[in-house]
Amino acid sequence: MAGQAQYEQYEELARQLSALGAVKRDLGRILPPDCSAGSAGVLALLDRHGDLRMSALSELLAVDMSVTSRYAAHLAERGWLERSPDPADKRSRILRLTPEGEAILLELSRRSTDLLAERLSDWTEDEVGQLIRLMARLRAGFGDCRSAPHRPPPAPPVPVREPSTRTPAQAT
Amino acid sequence: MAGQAQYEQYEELARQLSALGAVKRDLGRILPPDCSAGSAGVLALLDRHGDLRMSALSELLAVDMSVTSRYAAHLAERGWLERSPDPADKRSRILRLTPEGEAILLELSRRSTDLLAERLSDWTEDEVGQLIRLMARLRAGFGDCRSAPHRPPPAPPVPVREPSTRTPAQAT
DNA sequence: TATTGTTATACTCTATAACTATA
DNA sequence: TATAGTTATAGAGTATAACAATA
Repeated sequence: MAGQAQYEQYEELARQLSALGAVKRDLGRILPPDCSAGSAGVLALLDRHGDLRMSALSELLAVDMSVTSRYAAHLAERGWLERSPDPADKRSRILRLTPEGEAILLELSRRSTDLLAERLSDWTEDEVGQLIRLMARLRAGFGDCRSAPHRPPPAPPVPVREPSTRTPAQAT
Repeated sequence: MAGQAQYEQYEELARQLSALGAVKRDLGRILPPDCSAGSAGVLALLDRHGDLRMSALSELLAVDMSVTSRYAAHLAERGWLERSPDPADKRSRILRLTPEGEAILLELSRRSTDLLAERLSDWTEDEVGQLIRLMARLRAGFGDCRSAPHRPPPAPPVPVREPSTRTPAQAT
């Protein structure tokens, strides 16, 4: 039973979530023009998890595979990763960081880390860790966008947002 | 002196920050078509802080005033807020929620709260509070986008992203 | 001259739909 | 028929620049 305090807490959480966008944008500003935050995320995940398939990468990034696909193409064009066919399933492709990709990632990480070290200079390691854990848990609580909702909403009085992007069939 | 552990922590923080976008989008999906997450944020802040000027609202939202201006116009069109001239400074406008605005906000809040209550059912109130506090502190550590950087970066080897949106003068 | 707010424009991130190839 | 991935497109969110009105 959510009381008034709980209610206000949720409101505040929602707002902080929105406002966090400013932090993300700040972080993005220090990146080079041909490696945006999205691309950098792909490189970082490949470095951490080793070779990955598109689908696995999408899940880690928490975005649709179409988004991942575009980032991967962008990075492959620049020689920062390779997409080799998966011998076990010819529909799949395995993504792997190239040495050049590792090099650029190193530079990107240095910059992000420098910025974070500056802005978080008064945080203890424990506090940073706590924030990370709580954010990860929050994220886990929300299913990814494609999966069925946890429970069908019970006929809301105000019309729920319709699927707002209807891509019309391409007239060929 | 940032050690290896610290370095990895910062990397992880950056990634969690990106992945949190999925939570925001999830939250946005339950909103009605003519009141997006951004507009809802304006309503919520006006409700919480009372009447506000554009500039104050922008700061609370952590976005540029031009963005706030568009949301305000959108909401005013729908009769959810009023923009009255500030008697003390005729350049300014005071934003105030209308009764209709309060009504729609109530509905929006109910939906967000329901969703959060469902997804955070296994969180204690204290844990939610902790996350909020840490996020607020993180955000505070990052100045808003318009202010001068805390320290000029020392000639980075890879070119820093140039101002990428050059709006050409409108040829009239 | 500096500041408050508005508008036009451009760019990033993202999802949806349609499609191809393979399972 | 179902799944992995690609591409085209639409839309939300945002910043920059130029402008108008006022301080």
